[in-house]
Amino acid sequence: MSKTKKLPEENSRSEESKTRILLAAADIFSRKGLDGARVDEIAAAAQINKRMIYHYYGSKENLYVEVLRYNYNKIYVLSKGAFVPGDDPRENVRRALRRYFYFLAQDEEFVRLVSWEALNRGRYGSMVLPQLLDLAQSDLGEILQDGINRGIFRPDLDIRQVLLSIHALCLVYFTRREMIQPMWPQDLMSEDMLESRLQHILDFVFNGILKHDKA
Amino acid sequence: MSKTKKLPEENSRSEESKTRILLAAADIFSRKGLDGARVDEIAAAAQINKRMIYHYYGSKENLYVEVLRYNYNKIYVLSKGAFVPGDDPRENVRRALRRYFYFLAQDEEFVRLVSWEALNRGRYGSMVLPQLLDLAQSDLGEILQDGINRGIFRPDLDIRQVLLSIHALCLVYFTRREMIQPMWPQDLMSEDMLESRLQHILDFVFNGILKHDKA
Amino acid sequence: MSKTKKLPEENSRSEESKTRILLAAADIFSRKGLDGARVDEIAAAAQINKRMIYHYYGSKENLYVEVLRYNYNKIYVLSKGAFVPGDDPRENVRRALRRYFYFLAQDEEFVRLVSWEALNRGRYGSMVLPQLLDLAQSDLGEILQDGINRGIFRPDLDIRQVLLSIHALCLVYFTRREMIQPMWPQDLMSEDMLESRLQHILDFVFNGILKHDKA
Amino acid sequence: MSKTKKLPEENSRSEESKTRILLAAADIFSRKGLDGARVDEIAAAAQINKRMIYHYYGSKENLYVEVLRYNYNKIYVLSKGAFVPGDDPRENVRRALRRYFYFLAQDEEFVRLVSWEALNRGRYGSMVLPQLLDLAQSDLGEILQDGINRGIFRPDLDIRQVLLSIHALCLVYFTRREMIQPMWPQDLMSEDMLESRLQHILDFVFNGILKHDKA
DNA sequence: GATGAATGAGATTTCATTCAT
DNA sequence: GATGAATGAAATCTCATTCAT
Repeated sequence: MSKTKKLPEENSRSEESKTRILLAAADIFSRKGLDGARVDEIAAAAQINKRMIYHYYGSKENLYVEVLRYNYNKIYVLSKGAFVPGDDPRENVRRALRRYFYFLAQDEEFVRLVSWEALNRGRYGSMVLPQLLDLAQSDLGEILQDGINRGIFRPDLDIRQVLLSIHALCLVYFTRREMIQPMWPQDLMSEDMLESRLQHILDFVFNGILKHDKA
Repeated sequence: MSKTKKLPEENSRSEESKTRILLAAADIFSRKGLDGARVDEIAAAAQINKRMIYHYYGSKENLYVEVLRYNYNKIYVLSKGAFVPGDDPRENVRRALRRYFYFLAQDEEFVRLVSWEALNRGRYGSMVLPQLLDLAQSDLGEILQDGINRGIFRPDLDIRQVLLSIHALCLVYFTRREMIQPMWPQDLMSEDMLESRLQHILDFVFNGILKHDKA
Repeated sequence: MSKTKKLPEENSRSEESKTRILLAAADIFSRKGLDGARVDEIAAAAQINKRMIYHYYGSKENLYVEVLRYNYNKIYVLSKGAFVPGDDPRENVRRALRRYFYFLAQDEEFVRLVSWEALNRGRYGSMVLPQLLDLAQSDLGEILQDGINRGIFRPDLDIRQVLLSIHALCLVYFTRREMIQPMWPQDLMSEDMLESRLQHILDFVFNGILKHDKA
Repeated sequence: MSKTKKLPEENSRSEESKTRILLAAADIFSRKGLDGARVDEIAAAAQINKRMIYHYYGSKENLYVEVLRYNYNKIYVLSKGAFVPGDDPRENVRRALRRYFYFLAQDEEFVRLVSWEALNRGRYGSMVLPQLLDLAQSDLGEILQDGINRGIFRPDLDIRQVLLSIHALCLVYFTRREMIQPMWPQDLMSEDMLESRLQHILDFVFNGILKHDKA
C-alpha cells in the first residue's frame, strides 16, 4: 500500500505531507502507544487536516504499522559493518555494543515503539517484519561465534541467550529510565552516565561479577 | 452506608464482588494496558454490573491504580528472606535470582503490568509507591555488598548497575517472549527452557562471556 | 443476533426502546433509503440516545437489515388463507388480489422498502430471506394452478409470468404515485380511486387469463 | 472566459471532458443512486480531475439533474413514430410495446435512474420535466384511442390505467431482475427469455383489452 | 482548461460514566 | 448492594467542496 520503502525523502508536496504525518505519528505513538494516541492529535502535530491521514494511510492502525516499518528500518542501517573479521573479538564486541547502546540512547522513539510492540505481542510489527530480532539481526552473532572459534570466548555459550542478554542490558537502561533515575543524582542521559552504563555493560558481559583470581 | 451491619468478618458478599472486579481488571489491564482495556470487558469478566466498578473504585483509572497496588505488593512477599547472612554469597545470589526468576515466570500479569507502567513513565504506579525497584527492594543489594566485603565479588562493582542488569536479564525473557520464541524449537515456558535460561543468567552474572584461564 | 423474530412486542423497558428504534428506523429508511438516512435522525425520531442504536443493533447497516426482516415478515401474515379450495378460482383470485392490493395501499413503508431493496439488487434483503417473492409466496400460485386444472383459466399460462405481472400491476400504482398523480384530479389514495384501480386490475387480469369460449 | 477562442465547432477538448463526466456519472448514479454515489468515484470513472465536475456542473446534485435530463431525452427519440394511422390497432400496439420493451432491455441505466427517481418522489426529475410519463408520452395513448374508436378495443377502457399497467408490465421485468432471476433457469436477459416475456405481455394485454366477439 | 492537495462539516461509532429502580 | 438502561462527549472516519498552481 505504501511506497515509502526506505526513507521517506522523495519530494513533491504530497510526499512532504505524507512524511510530516508519519513523523508526527511516530512521535505520538511512541509516547502514548496505539490506543493512547489520538488521530486529532497527530493531525494537529503534523499541521495537516485529519482527512489527509486517512487519504494517505487509510486508518489509524495502518498508520501505526507504517510507523513501525519506518522505525524498524533503522535497524538495518545500524546493523551491518560492526564486525571487522581480522580484529580482536573483544574489540568487535566493544564496537558493536557501543554502536547499539548509543543508537538506543539517541532514538527514544525507536526504543518505546519496540516496547509497545512487545506488550502488544508483536501484533502489528509482525505485519511489517516476520520477526524483529534487534541485535540478533546485527553482526553480533557472528562476532560471538568468531570469538568462540578463536578461543577468546567460552565455548559453552548459547549464542541466542547471550544475544538476548546483551539486548536486555542495553535496553533496560532506557526503558526503565523514569523508574531508575531516582537512584542516581546525575541525569541518566548525560554523557558521563551513559558512558558509565556502557562500561558497566562491557565489564559485566566480559567478566561477570566474580573476582577472577588468575593464579 | 446508613445501617449496614458491620460484622467483624467483613468478607461478606460485597468484599467478594470487590475482589472479583480487581482480579478481572488485573487480568485485562495486564493484557491490554490502561488505554486498551474496556470497562465493559472488565465488568463482563467479573460477572458483575458495570455500575459496581464505579461504586467500588470510582473510575477506570483508579481501578487501574488499585490493580497496580495489588500487584506491587507481591514484591514484598517475595523480597525478604533470600539473604542468609552466614551463607556463601554465591549461594545467596543463586537463591535470590532463582526466586525472582521463577516469580516472574509464574506471574505474567505482574510482568506485563510493570511493563505497561514503565511505558507510561510510572505515571500511575507512582501514585502507589514512590518508586518500585523490583529486585532492588529485595535483599539482593545486601547480598552483593556482603559478597564484595567478603572478597568474593569484585570490589569495583556499582551495585545499582548490577541490580539493574540482573533485573533486565530476568525480565527480558518474559517481556519479549513472543518475539524470541521463534529462536527456539521448545516452548520458552517449558521447565527445561526456563531452567536453561536461569542457568545462563547465573553463569553470565558470575562469569561473563570470557574464557578465564586459571593458571 | 436479534431475537425479534416475530413481532417486536415483548416488554420490559429495553424491548420497548429497541422497538422504538426499529419503528423509527423503518420509517426513515423507507423514506430515504439506507444511504439517505442519518443515524442521528433515527435516534431523534426514536427519542433515544444514538448510542442505544449501536447497543441494540450494532450498526446502521444491520439496523437496516432488521427493518427489512421486520417488514418482510408482514408478507407471511398476509399470504396464507386467501385460497379457499372449493371456491370458484375467479373468486379466489379476486380475494387474493384485493387483499394484496389493499395491503400495499395501507403500508407505504413496506412498498418503499421493497423498492429500495430492488434497486440495491437485494443486497441486504438477501441476508434476511433467501428470496422474497412477494406474491409468489402467497397462495396465488396455487389459485392459478387450481383455475387451470379446473378449465377456468387458459392452460398455456406460465404461472411465474402471471405472478410477476400481477405483482407489477398492483405495485406500480404505489411506487409511481407522485409521478402519476397529475394524471388524475382526485387523490390517488382516496377510496374511490383505489377501488377504481383495483377494478381495472381485476378486469385486466381476468380478461387476460380467462379462457374465452367462443360459442 | 476572457480570451478563449470561440470556434464555430465547439466540440473541443472541454466538451469532450464534460461529456465524459456525464456518462460516468450516469453509470454510477444509475447503479448507486444519488446518495450512494461518490463524487470521487465519478471523477475516477471519468478519468478526470474532480475539480472539473464542479467547474462544469457546479454540484453533485446538479450533475445528477443533468444526468436525468440526458436520460429523459431518450424517451423522445423512442416515442414518436410507432403509431401508423392506417394500420391495425393491434399491430400498432405490438410495435409500440416491442419498441418500449426492448428499449428498456437495452438501457438498464435508464430503467434504474427512473426508479431511483420514483423513490425520490420525483424530487430531482421534476426540475427537468414537469412530468415524465414514459410511455404516456409516446403514441401509445393515441393508438389505444384509435383502437377504441375503430371498435377493436373495449370502449370502457380508462386509457390512463391501461398505460400505467402496460408500463408496469414491461418495467417490472427489469427492475426486479435480481429478485426474480432465481425463478428461471435461463438468464433473464437472454434473447429467448426476453422474447418470451414480451410475448407474455402482449398476450396478457390483448386478451385483456380486446373486445371478444362470441360468435 | 486542468490538476493534485487540502479542508470543514458532518457522518458513524465508541466509551467512560450515571440514572432510575 | 445491585442492576439494566441510558447518556454526553469524544473518537474514528467520510465526503462534497475549494484552494493554489
